[in-house]
Amino acid sequence: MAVTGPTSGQAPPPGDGAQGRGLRPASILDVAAAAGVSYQTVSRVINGHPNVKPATRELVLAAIQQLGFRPNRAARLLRGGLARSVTVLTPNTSLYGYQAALQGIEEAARAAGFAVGVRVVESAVPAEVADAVTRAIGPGGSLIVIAYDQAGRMTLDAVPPDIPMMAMVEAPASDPGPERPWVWLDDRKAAVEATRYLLSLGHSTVHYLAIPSSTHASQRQAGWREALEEAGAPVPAPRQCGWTPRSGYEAGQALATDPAVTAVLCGNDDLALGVMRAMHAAGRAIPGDVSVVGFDDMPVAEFLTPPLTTVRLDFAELGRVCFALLLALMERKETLPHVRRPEPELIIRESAGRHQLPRGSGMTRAAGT
Amino acid sequence: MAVTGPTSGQAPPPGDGAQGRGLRPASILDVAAAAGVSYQTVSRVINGHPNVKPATRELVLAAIQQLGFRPNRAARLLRGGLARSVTVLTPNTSLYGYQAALQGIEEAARAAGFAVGVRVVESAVPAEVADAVTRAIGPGGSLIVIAYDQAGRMTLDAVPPDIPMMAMVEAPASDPGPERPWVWLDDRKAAVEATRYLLSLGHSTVHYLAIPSSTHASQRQAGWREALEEAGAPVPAPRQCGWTPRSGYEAGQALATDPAVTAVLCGNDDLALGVMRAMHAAGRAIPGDVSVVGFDDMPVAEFLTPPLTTVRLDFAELGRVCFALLLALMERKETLPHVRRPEPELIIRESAGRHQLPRGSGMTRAAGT
DNA sequence: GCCTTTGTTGTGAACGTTCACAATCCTGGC
DNA sequence: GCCAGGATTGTGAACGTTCACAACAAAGGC
Repeated sequence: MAVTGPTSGQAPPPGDGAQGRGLRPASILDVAAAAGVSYQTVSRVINGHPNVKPATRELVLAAIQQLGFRPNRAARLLRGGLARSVTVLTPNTSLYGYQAALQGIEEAARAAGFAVGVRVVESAVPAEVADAVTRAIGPGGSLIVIAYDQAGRMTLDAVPPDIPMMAMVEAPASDPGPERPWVWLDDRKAAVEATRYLLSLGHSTVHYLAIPSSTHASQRQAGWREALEEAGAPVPAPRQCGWTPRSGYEAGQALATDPAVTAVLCGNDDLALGVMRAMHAAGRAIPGDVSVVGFDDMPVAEFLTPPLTTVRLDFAELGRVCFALLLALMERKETLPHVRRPEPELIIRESAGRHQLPRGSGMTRAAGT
Repeated sequence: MAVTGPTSGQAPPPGDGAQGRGLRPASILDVAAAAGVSYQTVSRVINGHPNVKPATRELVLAAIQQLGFRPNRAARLLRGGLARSVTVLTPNTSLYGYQAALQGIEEAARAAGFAVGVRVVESAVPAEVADAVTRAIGPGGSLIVIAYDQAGRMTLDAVPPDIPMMAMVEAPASDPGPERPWVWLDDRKAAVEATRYLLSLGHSTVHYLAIPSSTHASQRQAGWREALEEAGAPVPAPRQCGWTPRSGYEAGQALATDPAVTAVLCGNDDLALGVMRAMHAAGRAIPGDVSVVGFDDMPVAEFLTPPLTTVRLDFAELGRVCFALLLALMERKETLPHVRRPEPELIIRESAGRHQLPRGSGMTRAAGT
């Protein structure tokens, strides 16, 4: 009995003055009746079709206003139009990189009049991933997959080929041709820059803390190794961590016991934060005893103590670029616009400094700043 | 000419074996033809209707599998069903509170089989807000408005009364009856606790840095004032800040010049972070010279130097609760389930300590930890 | 063996919109 | 004054699904 049912019965009395509230929302037909024109004319007005007499248009507009008419999206979609919507499939919404990417996508999508959906894909079980993808696909909709880790990569593979899709990945798989619906940051270059910088400060080598990766040899790790080898520096075993400050803290506790460790490159800023905390707690000064560099440049990095030297990775911009490409993909086929992908940028602050004791040992106090 | 048009022509040849790929996605009719039953039987199978002979069901299921059939959501919606989708209207996706709320909502929604949309409402211009709301409303869909600031409050008011909606607000407007579709955290209590704690440490008063608020007298500010007055402590003028660490840094620079400032309560952790940085830069030790307390307990708070004392505000849980209420609202009318709202919790770490010099002045060095 | 009941399947209509095409109304040239 | 041609408006059909109801088959009571 409740207040549900606008099911049975005829359409509301046409031409009948005001509200029409409570029951079924006004349709194109109600507007047509109210304005004394045909439904097709109403359709033309709401779609901005040119061939409508101004006077008629006014009439229809007034009726729309009066009835509070909003076009029914489902009906439009059913007829076959583009949905003007994207769903973002991501493993996470709170970690900085994912979150910034989502923000960029949302901005660009909103500017283009697109609705954006979010769906977190937690599992890496193939059946569950497939189910998540299926549910995320709406009629006429499109997808952006954030595929920085294994689950993401699996998600990517589960998307049917006829769905318009873009993906943010760690690196292109094989051919980096412009046709691939992928977008990525130059992680390798970022890592090379950071490592070279630390080396230039006099550190004999640089230790690396890895975040989870979609591939076995991540680009950041590869860049780090490359820079080390190019300088003829020893390559310590990288240490696999998670994403969180806590994970960095734990790794930092271990690293702090080894006096040979004077420079640590961390897979992201959260890790770096944890490492700095652990070092501080262990009585190792930063940057006096140990230099720490991160990736991302998240907003808090600048205000840490000490301010974090890091490689800025503009995920928000990458998200915007990604959406722009998706849009192009949906509108024309074949030819994609040339968009500039954001370049990583080393931001030098205070968490990395000159190596104090070239080779000796013993206690040392921070100099410098 | 391009690769677009599955428009003209008849339906694909029924009973025709395999794929049917490339063109129009398979419909209920295609499945029916393939399985040799009527479309209605197919409908019954995909909706789990009981009265279908098991053998028939198998037949249909096989055909669905083979054709890769996915029910068209638009068509279902058009017929009048619930959309099982929520759109979150939020002023922001990157600030911790909003982001955590979104995360909680997404989790709960996904568990309930709901799709979730996000739309940022940037403007506070009435017309633009109304437009944003209109666009966010899909057929059969529902809304969650995050209304902690002025724009959010305005958004809330722009939602038509017939749309199922929930809102996360700073505090209930007038009557806190259980019927309001609102959900909130006990900000006042949180602020009282934090302020009392600082006072208990021997500080003669507590300075307050305000984040933007939806009301003129925010709950956090009210709680702070209340605790101060209850203790007979002087009430310094609160300082209006933004949301970001930078904003906190700037406020901190000003505060650092005043030796009378020994305790600062910050509207959120980002502000606290900035204040700590500014104090440190100005040579004021934390917690030796100045105690700092924040709100939120964002993930990095524990790993700052020093670790931040703060009041944990569980926005993720609040998001889950909010969604649960929305769901109840959509399913039955009238009676809402009794859900427990998360309580604020003071997390004592190291950024606040005993006041060192009861009243005197001069230089001081940090004691304690 | 007939009639009622229950289970299973099929047919028609409707949801709100847009596309294709047909119909009507002007406007102006001859 | 008649007709070509453009502008404007209207009609029919279709998109894929579900609801209401009808039809048919199977099963059980007498």
